[in-house]
Order: sequence, then C-alpha cells, then structure tokens
Amino acid sequence: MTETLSPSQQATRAKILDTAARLFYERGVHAVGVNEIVAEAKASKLSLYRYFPSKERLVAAMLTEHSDRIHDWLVRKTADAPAGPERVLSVFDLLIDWFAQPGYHGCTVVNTVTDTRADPAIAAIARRHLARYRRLLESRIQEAGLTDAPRLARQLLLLIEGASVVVSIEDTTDAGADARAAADRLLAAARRQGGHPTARSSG
Amino acid sequence: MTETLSPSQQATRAKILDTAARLFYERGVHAVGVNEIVAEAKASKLSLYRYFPSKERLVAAMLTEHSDRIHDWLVRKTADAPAGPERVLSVFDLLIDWFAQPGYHGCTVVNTVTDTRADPAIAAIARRHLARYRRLLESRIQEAGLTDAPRLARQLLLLIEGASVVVSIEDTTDAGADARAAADRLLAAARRQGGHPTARSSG
DNA sequence: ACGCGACAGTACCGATCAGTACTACGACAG
DNA sequence: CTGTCGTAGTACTGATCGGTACTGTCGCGT
Repeated sequence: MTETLSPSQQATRAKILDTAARLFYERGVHAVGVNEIVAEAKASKLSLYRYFPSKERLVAAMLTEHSDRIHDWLVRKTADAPAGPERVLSVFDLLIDWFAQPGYHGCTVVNTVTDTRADPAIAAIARRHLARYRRLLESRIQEAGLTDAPRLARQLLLLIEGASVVVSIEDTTDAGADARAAADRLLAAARRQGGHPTARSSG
Repeated sequence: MTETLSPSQQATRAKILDTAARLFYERGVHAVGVNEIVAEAKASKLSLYRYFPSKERLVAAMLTEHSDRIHDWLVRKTADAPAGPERVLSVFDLLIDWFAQPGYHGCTVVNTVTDTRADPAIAAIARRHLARYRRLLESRIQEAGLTDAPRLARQLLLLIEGASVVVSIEDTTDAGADARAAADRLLAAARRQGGHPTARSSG
C-alpha cells in the first residue's frame, strides 16, 4: 500500500488522509471537494494526487484505514473485559460511549457506502467490515460458552447497526442502551435454551 | 401543501415527484441533477421550479410523501394479521419481502438523511418517521397483550433499521429473517417475564 | 555550495451543477 | 378568433467540481 515512502512523505500522506476522513465524515463525500481537503490539510493537490490516483481511491483508502482501526480497537478493548456474557456486552458498552460523543452522526462505513453507491470497491470494504465485525462478536459469544454463536452474532450485529442509525437520526443517544438491553435478553435466552439451537418459541 | 392545483397540474407535479424519488433512491441525491429528473419525467425545469422552489425542497417533499406512504402501508398491512405476537411479527414478514426485492439498497429515509446531512428539514422528517414507526410497533405490541411495550418497540425498531442497513451492504438478504428471529426471542422473553419490566438477567 | 525532489500555491481545463430566461406550442374560455 | 396559462424544450449564467500543469521555494544529502 505505502511502499518506500520517506517519513515526511508518510506524514504528508497521513495528514491528507486524516483531514479527508474528518471532512468526509462531517459533511459527506460528495459535499467535500479535493480543494477543501488540501487547503484544510495545508497540503497541495500535487501531493494528494501523488499518493492517491483519484478522489475515489482516496475515499477507499480512508475507509479501509478506518475499518482497520475500528476493528483493532474493538478487539483490543473487548479482550480486557472479564470472560463470559459481560465480554460480549462490553462491545455494547464501548458503542454506547462512542454514540454519545458530540458530533457523532452514524457509522463511517455505512455513511460512505451510502454516499458512493456506485463504487464496488467501497461496497467490498463495507462487506469486509461487517464480516469482521460479525466474526468478532461470534468469538466473544463462543468464549462466553454460549451455543448457536453464528446466529446470535448476526442478531447482535443488527442491534449495533440499528442503534448507530437511530442515534444518528434522533436527538437522544438512548438507542445504544436499548441495543445493550436487547442483546442482554438475547444472550440470556440463548443460555436458557442451552445446546438446543432450534427454538420452539415462535407463534 | 398542494393548494388549488388543477388535475393536470397535480399530474405533472406527481410525475416529477415520482421520478425524483426513483432516481434519488437509485443513485443518491447528490448524484442526480435536476436536468436529469425533468428529462426522465418528460417535464421542463419551469414546471419543476413552479411546484418546488428548490432542489432541497423537492427532496423534502419526496421524503415526506415517501414516509407517509410507508407508514400507511405498514399500518394497513399489519392490521390484517391475526391478533397476538403474530401481528407484531407481521411487520418483519413484510420487511423480509421488501428487503428481498431486486434493487433494494437501504431505507430511503436513512439514505436521504445521510445524503443531505446539513439540511435540518430532512432531519426533522426522518425523526418523525422513526417516531411514527416506533408508535406503530408499540401499538401492535400492546394489542398482543405484552407489557413494557415502549421498550420492546424501541428494541424492535433497532432490529428493523439494522436489518435494512445490513441487507443493503451484504450480498444476501438473510438479515431480515435474523431480525425476525431476534424479535421473536425478545417477544417470548417479554411474555415469560410477564408484568416485570426490570430484568435481572444481566451479567 | 550544489542539486534534486517533495513541497505549497495558483492558474487553468472541461464538465457539470442549480437556477433563470425565453422561445414556441397547445388547451381551453369568452 | 383571441387571450391567457401551463407546457416542453433549449440556451444561458455563475459557481464549483475533479484533475492537470506550472510556478517558485524549501529541506536535505553529498
């Protein structure tokens, strides 16, 4: 990705990438021009186009780096929590704090894939992001000794993405706590059912 | 809203509105210009700007009309389902079919509010949409004789919005069924706990 | 001191944008 | 027949877009 770049070149590239990430998140990919990015980053368009062949590729690089950073952060933070269901729910505790931060208005991955609907590269990054997210949840659920981890992981991911969207639209950030409570219920139900993945609770 | 317009004027206005809704949904608000809308609708820019003072207001009118239509559709369809938890879950059955339709790529309200991040009018429409959605869920839950309807409604809404987002990103449409299964579990848990909204299942 | 390359800054290009002005046509009323 | 109004179609404006070209300058290795 960043082959044979001097430290100062790395710094320039990172400065552009960080500024682009911030502006894209605040106002959307289409609403931010490359002129504004380089002005804000105190760089030149020459530099931008040296490290990124196009705006599209800059967006893709930003999103890849963001996805990697979020994933690493979640893996690291949730590993600290005590084993058991609390470790699964620690994901929600992290997200509750995140959603409550001022200036939060949705998941960068979801927002970007909405902004750039026609770009298959962005869509692929988003799919990979969700797959990694789901694998992390699945691991934490298995570590808690719960069965039917794949299905639970898919359900918890829906709660997380739903809370992210709802928080970004509404005035309050209660949705994070609601998602945690729902996840708690789902985990408790799975524990109650033990090793019988096929439920008969429907209807 | 549409005061003293002749039938032919109403038709022209509706034609522009429908075409705009379709194009905005397919490719995003920023990626579709007013020239393309009027060309596709076989109308003129004069007509567009007679009925909508700006593109922003056209987007707002489109989203209001869409939100109203979706809400009416959900109220009408779910009223047909047999009373009880099945009526609550009928919301998810409708959405599973909807998500599986070809060309589905997310909720129009969520996509539009992401596209037009700076527009407070769009944000207000989106908030109203979620509030109505939640009220509908709450009514159906109460009709099923379940307690703690407000909390359950909030949780089910997270599953719905999460499934919408995940389906729009992934290759499969399984998330709809996952959301229904999770909702089923949450409703079953609420039935089991009866009138005791405070659970002690955490940890 | 010298030279090279990355740098910021700016001017520019063709395209496209939202919005306005103006044409000519068609329907319908008096 | 005539006047009015909504219509489609087109040309236009000023601004902004992504991307390129070209300044001159600064930093660093030799």
